[in-house]
Amino acid sequence: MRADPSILHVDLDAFFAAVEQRDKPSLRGKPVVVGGIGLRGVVSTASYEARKYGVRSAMSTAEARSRCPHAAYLWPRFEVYRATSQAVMAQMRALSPLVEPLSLDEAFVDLSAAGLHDLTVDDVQAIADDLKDAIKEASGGLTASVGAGTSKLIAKIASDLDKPDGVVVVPPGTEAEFLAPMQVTVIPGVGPATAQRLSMAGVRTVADLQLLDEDELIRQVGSAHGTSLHRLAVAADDRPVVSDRETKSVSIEDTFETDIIDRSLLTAISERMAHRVAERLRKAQLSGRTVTVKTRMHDFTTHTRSSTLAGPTDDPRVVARVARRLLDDSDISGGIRLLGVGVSSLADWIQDDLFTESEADEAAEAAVDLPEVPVRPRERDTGYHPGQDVTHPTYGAGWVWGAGRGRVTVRFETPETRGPIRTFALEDPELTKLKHPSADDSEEPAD
DNA sequence: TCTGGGGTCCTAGGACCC
DNA sequence: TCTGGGGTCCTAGGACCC
Repeated sequence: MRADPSILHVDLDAFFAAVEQRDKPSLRGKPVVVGGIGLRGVVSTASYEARKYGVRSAMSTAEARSRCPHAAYLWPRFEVYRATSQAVMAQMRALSPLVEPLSLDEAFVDLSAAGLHDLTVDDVQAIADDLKDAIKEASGGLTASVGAGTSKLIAKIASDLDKPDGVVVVPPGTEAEFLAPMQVTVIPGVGPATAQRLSMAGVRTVADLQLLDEDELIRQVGSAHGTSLHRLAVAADDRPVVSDRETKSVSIEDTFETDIIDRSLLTAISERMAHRVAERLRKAQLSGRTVTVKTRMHDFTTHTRSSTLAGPTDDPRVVARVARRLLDDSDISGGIRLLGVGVSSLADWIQDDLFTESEADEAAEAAVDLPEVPVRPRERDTGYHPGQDVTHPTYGAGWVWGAGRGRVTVRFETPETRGPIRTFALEDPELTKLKHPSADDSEEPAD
């Protein structure tokens, strides 16, 4: 807990929806819902107009549609949000070098790191007001809500109290009484499961929590969580603002419109995902030792299988083969609704001098003890197989999702965007087959 | 018409080593 | 022959956040 309210928490209001309204004037003043708008999508952000109808983040889009059928439903445009986010973060960095982004629309700022500001409550209020103006200017009209206090905890909670477009500065010394009447769920880290356990111990408000014995709390919620909660309840929080946090894992996952049972299709999808993950690793100059495959069953139970290599890799072929082996070990009977591939135990890509790139990859792969990988069987008479690359004059590059009964279904997508899915006749002359890397042994390293 | 996608952190058990 | 503890690494699952 610091002496001055030097920590700001800045939160852009209904960020994705606000960007869409900024860019499409016809949407201004109207309900806008951004998120997955397919069969199994959920809401990322609802504009304030849509919230009036009870639409909330994380709600299924199906439910949102029934609550607010006349809203505009939009896929997210992450590239646009990222660019806007950077412009906003730049305004914060102009205030202080110590800025910790939590997501595209949220960040902490430690004003004391600048050494320039007077930090009375009134000064901080003025700084926050000016920052909001600067953000609006830099972002093309977006509003932000700002909380300020002597810690991250207080700043974060404060920014939520006067949304949208508000500023709340909590005076030093008033933190514990500020928190006391609130529900325990205002404390970041207390979600439904923890709230339920606390409730069984008679704890519903922070005031209740302040009175609970630490050992009792640890019994209820575990050692790490209990210790930190016991301190946060009395606003004892000296966590620093950290401007550059290391990435710990990189992953891709996809929920399918309908459950998939076909193993060869899943293998093809896992291979795509492995390549996209490896590409993102390379762009970030990272490599990793642990490959994880995630599956979610029809009943929403979720399983992970992971395997750790002897050394880090960013080779798409290595990631793909380990992922494939893990998928082969996974139970997919009954079909799965989600598949994911991730890499963790990350290292900086710059390899140490002991290995060349290829030696390191060989060493990594040697440790995997891969079984013989049969070439994926072709669908007997369609001439296509899942995962095969194709191209089309209208839709561009795509890949085969499935084939049969005289039809072939193609998914047109790039590493960045998910494109349409289209079905063609097998003999459609506009659909051109391309060589698929994994279906061709010449690109595979020898086992 | 249930339940996204990208992450972080924690726990617990087993293997293995000292 | 019997009973140990601590530390680290790996794996699987779960809670939580935006």
